[in-house]
Amino acid sequence: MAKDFWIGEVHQGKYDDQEIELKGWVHRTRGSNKIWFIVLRDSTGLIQCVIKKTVVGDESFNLIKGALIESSIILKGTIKSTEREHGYELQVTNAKVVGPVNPDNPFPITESAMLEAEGGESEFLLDNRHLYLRTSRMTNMLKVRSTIFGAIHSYFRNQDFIEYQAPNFVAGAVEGGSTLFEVPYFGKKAYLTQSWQLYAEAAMPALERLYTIAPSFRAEKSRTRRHLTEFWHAEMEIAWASNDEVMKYGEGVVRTAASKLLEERESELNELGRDLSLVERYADNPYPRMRYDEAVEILQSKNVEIEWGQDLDYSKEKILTADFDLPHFLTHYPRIAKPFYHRPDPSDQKYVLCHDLLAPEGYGEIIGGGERTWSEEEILERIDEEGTPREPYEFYIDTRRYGGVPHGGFGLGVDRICAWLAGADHIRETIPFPRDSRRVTP
RNA sequence: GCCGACAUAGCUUAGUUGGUGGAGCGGUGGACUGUUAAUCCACAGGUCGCAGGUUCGAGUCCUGCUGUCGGCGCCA
Repeated sequence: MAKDFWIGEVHQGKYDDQEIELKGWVHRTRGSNKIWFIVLRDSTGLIQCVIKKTVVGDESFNLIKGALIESSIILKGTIKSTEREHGYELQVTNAKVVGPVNPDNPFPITESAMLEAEGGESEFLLDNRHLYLRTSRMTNMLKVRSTIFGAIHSYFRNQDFIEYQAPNFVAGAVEGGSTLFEVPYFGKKAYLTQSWQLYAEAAMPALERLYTIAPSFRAEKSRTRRHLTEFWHAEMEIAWASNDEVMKYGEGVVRTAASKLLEERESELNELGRDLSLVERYADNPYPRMRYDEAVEILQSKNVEIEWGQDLDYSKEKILTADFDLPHFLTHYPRIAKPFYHRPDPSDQKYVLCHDLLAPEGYGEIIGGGERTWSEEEILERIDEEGTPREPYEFYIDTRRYGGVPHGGFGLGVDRICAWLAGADHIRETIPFPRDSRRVTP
C-alpha cells in the first residue's frame, strides 16, 4: 500500500527509463479516443502521463478516460525524458482508478475560479477552502509555512531554549479586556488566551530561556489583510536580558526564517511570484533601530498629524515604512501608550523599554516585545496607574515577589511573517482554515 | 465600533431609457493517433441573495433584511 515513487523525484532524474508506479490525483486531462493525457498531481509536483489505447486495452482506456479532475488514480509505466513542455512523462502500461469523482458532482474549483484566486480570495474559494487546499497556490503556501515554523523551532532549540506550553483557557486578559473570547466553563466564565506571555514569565525563573509556537485568540472585529481571530503566535521569554538583547533574538529568528526559505523553498516562492532578491535582502542585512521620538519627527516632517504620546497606528506605520527597504525596530515608546508589563526606562521614566518590528512593503508590525517590569514595587505601580485590577494577576505579581530578575521577551505573528516573506496579498492566504470575525467555516 | 462596495447557471461573468436572461469554464454525448488552459459539433443546467413596494410589466427603480468583500480603529 505504501507509496514508493514521488513525482518530485522523477523531475530530479531518479527514474529515467525505469518502470515505476505513481499514485496521485488527476490535475488536468486532454486527448482523443486513441491517446489520453493526464497531468497527475502528488504532493511533490505534476507530471504528464500518456495513456495509449493500444497499450492498455479498450476497457482500461475507457475507465481512465472517465477519471475526472481530482480523481485519485494509480498509474504504472516507464519514465521517459521528453523535449516537450514537462521534461518527463510517464508512458503508462497499467491504469487504475482508486477514488472516482461523480460526473453529477464534479470538482467545483475550475479554471475560472482559479483566475479569480490570483488576485485575492473569493467568497467561493473561502467556502470551499477544504478543496482549495489542493491547488498549487495553497500547496506552495503551506510548504512555505511549514519551513517557517521549522525555522523558528530550530532557531530557538539551537540556542538551548526550552519549548514550553501555556494553557489556552485562561481567567484574565494580557491587555485591554475587550478583545477576549469568552467561553462557558462549568458555570463559570473562562477566556481563550491572547498570549502565552504571562504564563511564560511564571516559568522564567525555572527555565530561563523558553519559547513556544501556539495559537492566540483575539475577538477583534478587524477586517484587514493583517488580522485573524485565531493566529499562530511564536513567543519567547528570557531571563537576565535587556530590551537590546531581546531584539537580537527577534532579528535572529526572522532572518533565520528568511534564509531557510531561500534554502528550502526557492521554487515554491518563485511559483508564488515572490521576488527572491527581497527575501535575500531580509536574510542578509541587520535590521536598523529607531527610537519612537525619531519616528514621530519623521512623520511630522511628512506633515502627518501626530502628537508625542500617541501610539503609531497602521496608517502612520505605513507612511513611516514606505521608505524602508528592511524591517526596522521601533523602540522606547511613551509609557502611556503601552500596557503595564513594559518596563519604564530607568534613564527616563517617560519611556518604556520595548520594541516593535515593522516589516517593509506595507506588511506592518510583525513583532512586539521588550523588557518586563520586574520588581514588585514597580509592577504594582504600573498596574494601579493603568487602573487594572490586581486580583487576576496575583500569580504574575508573585513572580516578582520571589526572586524577580530582569527579563524580557517578544511575540511574533507567524502568519504575518508567512504573508510578508511569501508576498501574499492577505494573511488568510497563509493559513489553511482562516478565522475572522465573519467566518468560522469550513 | 465606524466607513465604503457587491450579490445573475456548480464557477467567472454580460445584461442598454424597465418589455420573454446570454457567453466562457466545468459536466454529458459525439468527432479527432502527441495534446499543453487541446480543438470542433451538440445537449443539459437559472425562484437573477431574501422580503416588501412602485408599475400594465422589475435582473434592472425604491425600502428593509441577510450574506460576503474591501478599508479604518485595535494589535501579532
